[in-house]
Amino acid sequence: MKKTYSIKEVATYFNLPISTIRYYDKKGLLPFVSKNTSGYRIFSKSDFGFIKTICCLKNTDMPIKDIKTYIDLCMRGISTIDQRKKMLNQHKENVLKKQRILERNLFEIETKINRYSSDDSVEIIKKQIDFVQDEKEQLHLKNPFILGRKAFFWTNNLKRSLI
Amino acid sequence: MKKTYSIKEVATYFNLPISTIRYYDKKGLLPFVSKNTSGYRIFSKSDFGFIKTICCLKNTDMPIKDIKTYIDLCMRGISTIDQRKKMLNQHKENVLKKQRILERNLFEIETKINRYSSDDSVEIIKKQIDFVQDEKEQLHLKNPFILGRKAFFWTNNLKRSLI
DNA sequence: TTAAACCCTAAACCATAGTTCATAGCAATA
DNA sequence: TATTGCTATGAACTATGGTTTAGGGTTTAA
Repeated sequence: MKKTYSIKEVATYFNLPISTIRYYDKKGLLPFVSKNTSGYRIFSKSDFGFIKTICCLKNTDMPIKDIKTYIDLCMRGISTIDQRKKMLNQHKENVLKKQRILERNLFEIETKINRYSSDDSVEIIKKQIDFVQDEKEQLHLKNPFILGRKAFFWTNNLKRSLI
Repeated sequence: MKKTYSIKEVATYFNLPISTIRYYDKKGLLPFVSKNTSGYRIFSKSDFGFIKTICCLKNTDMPIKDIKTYIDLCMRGISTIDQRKKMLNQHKENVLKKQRILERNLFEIETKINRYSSDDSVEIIKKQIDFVQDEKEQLHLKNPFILGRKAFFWTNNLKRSLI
């Protein structure tokens, strides 16, 4: 009835390497975990709740140090509710910011993918390359493309003859 | 008319430390940047386009190595369009996955915030603590809370007397 | 009771993404 | 032409988040 869990069971449950759990413990993230007389970690069911919270914060990129701070607040009982709330609200803002950054940049990536997928992707890219090469030439800067102008046109002609 | 830009101007434009730009160059992310006879990096306007792409990939957590791979593909011209598209599609999947993870976990965080914000947050947390303490006691494991049972009840009474 | 499977710690090691420092060369301006 | 402010490199250093290894104890099941 009164079941406890080994580090391996916890690792399996949370799909984490055992070494990571030991590392978290060393960093002070698991002050709630008991040890038996031989020094083995003994996890109880309620520890899973704490660890789930740790994973949640980790999944949203909270640094280990801040997670420790949060867990330490939790261990101090009801008197820290306000501080915990403040921490989570700040963290929520960080996550929202990250979401906006991902959203914006994902849109750019999709734009590129569409360009690469379009029927005239080759013509589009050729024009881009031409533009860069023209500019670099005017400024007397080296042509950054592996195939220089000549080779590029040669590829161009080859492509035509292949059609 | 034919304007070029110093590393400082680029750094300012992209809001990046100069050291980071040098670091990216060392890692091979900036093969398109020229140097003058004194070894100074000379950026052209079209370089800004490449760097914007680098920032876009960095903002979505693509590793430096992979960004280098992508940029190298770009420098090889139209023959690599398919590979580039594949890379970006894979990356897009990664970003979508990250978005889902953030979404899920943000929801959990908001749930916690709401709990901490509710009128009976103190009662809720007290019950949580009680549950953990009961379980730990039954399993003969140490009480992980800083204030033990007695101290907790004392706090409890104190709280009541304060009302 | 013994082998296989587990668990422990400490310390070294690794990858990633930069930053800082020492030293020195170039550029613009007064 | 001298000072100030840029620029360069290489090497060392930092921080983060782990993983690996060495050496050794514990548990379990046949």
